[in-house]
Amino acid sequence: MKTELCKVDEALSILVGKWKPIILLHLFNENTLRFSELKRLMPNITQKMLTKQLRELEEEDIIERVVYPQVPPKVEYSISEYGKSLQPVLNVMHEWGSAHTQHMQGKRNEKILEQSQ
Amino acid sequence: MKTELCKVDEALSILVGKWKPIILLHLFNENTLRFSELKRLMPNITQKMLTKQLRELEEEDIIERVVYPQVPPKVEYSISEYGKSLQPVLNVMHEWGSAHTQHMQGKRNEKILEQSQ
DNA sequence: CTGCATCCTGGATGATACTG
DNA sequence: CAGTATCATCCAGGATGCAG
Repeated sequence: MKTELCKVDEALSILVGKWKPIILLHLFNENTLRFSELKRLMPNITQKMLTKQLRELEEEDIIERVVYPQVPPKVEYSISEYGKSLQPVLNVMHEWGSAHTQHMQGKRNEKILEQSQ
Repeated sequence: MKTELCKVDEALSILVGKWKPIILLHLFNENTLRFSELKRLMPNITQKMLTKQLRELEEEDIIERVVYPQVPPKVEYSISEYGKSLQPVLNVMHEWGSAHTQHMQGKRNEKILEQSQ
């Protein structure tokens, strides 16, 4: 991998955002979700942030947004065909993240053991 | 992957930082680099930021920091044994990032084509 | 050479109220 | 229901100067 061509940042820029990974996870799990359903699945997110993060993911072609012309409105979100290419990336990161949590827990335990001696 | 156990954020938290991916890339390429060498490889980073990002990576056990008790000081950084487990993660992200750049470029070209008709 | 302390700014996130 | 608008907050990152 050439230094000048490092594209890790490109992938990061898509995934970074306090709620993007969890939004993607829900959409991968459920295929299709309405705005209000996503909101319910993430009680702590504000409407503003949910809207914003969804817009950004849509902008990058990761998710699809379908508006049904109704009253009251109905909007459905789903992973785009292209967006599915992110699945393996998320999987690798998830697995490494899990391992890392355990690794660091091990480190902490070592420290406690040292101190108790 | 269970929603409650999503560890993508864990991986992200390690990699996020304006200079971390590029720092890691250099260290993977060169095995060992002094502080000043890293600085030279990244002309735009400030000393403060380089120090900070290195400290954070060290904190997470990704890199190793060796201080030689000399005057003037000499400090060498390298990827830790454990840190090498990040390589495949970075590779996957780099590859997806490259593909994404092309994908979005394709999208932009489509648009230009539409407009010229 | 390596690194810390201080001050500063923009952008990401949040709280809240309002709307078609 | 699915947003938008406004204001407030916080922190990563940058500029600069000092130090062992």
